[in-house]
Amino acid sequence: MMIGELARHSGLSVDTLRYYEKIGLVPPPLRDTGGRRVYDAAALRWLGFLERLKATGLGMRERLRYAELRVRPGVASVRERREMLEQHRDKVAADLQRLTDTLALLDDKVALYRRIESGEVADPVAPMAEAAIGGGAARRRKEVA
Amino acid sequence: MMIGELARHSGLSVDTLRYYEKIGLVPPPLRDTGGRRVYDAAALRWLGFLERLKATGLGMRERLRYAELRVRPGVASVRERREMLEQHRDKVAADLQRLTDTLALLDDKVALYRRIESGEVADPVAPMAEAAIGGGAARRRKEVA
DNA sequence: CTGGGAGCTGGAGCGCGCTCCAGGTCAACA
DNA sequence: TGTTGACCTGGAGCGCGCTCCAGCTCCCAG
Repeated sequence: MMIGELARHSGLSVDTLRYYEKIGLVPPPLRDTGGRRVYDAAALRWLGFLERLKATGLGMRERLRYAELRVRPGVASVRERREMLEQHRDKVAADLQRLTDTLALLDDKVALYRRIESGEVADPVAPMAEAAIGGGAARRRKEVA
Repeated sequence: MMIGELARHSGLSVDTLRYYEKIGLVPPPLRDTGGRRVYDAAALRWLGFLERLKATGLGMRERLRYAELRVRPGVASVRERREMLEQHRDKVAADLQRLTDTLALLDDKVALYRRIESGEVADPVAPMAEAAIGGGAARRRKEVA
């Protein structure tokens, strides 16, 4: 397939695809007689995997490193890729936990706002005099508006 | 507390804190007689919440909007905040699903690499002749290296 | 054989989210 | 009273990850 079709299928722009090639994130594809890029299904699969790595927070630097390893033969390359994936796996697992926690927090806050909207509790708009009273370091300084 | 202490507690840099204030993400704190910013515990809590919103993918634009609403009294503000949080909640829930899927994918890939490393299966280094044979659009074009 | 659409290259530009700097003030401590 | 270090402001700079552009070639339909 040509670059336009790959763009449609991958959801990336044509410019982005050429940019990815330039920086080495995707291998240079074959060219037809007119010098136009011709991609195969493997390219699309690779972009899909890259997208998942990116969406789960793997940085550009690491994605580049992984891409580089991917085109290098040898067990050393495989080992380093595995290690990267394991490390990333752990990060994803941690994110999963934080996401779960945040989900609960958001649900709590939404419930609170609902109670405020229904007039069940007061809107705690300003944080009361709390700020002006303060504790700790603030007490050691003269305060003014 | 002064800005340096807030920076240490929040994990943000002093510059970032001042930047956040400039763009309106955090409200301007009180100042002491020397013109130095004096923060209270509420500021730290707000930064913590902001951080969670950010870490779970809420964009700067939305965080700014939320920050703006937060200092506005009235039930309309509360309602909009609730709606934002509900919407974000749904996004987080979706991310949670994708993260779970990716975790499984990573585990699979790690397992595969382990088998390759142990010599149990061959290293599928180049995607074979697949690319050169091609299917679909590629066949309609003359091909060249 | 002509017109239009897709693709090509090299390079400039851009928005985000900080980050750094110069040049100064101020407060605490010795 | 002098030194030190945290803090102040305004503004420039920066790295990332694209995105856009000019000016060109090529292919295919009509």
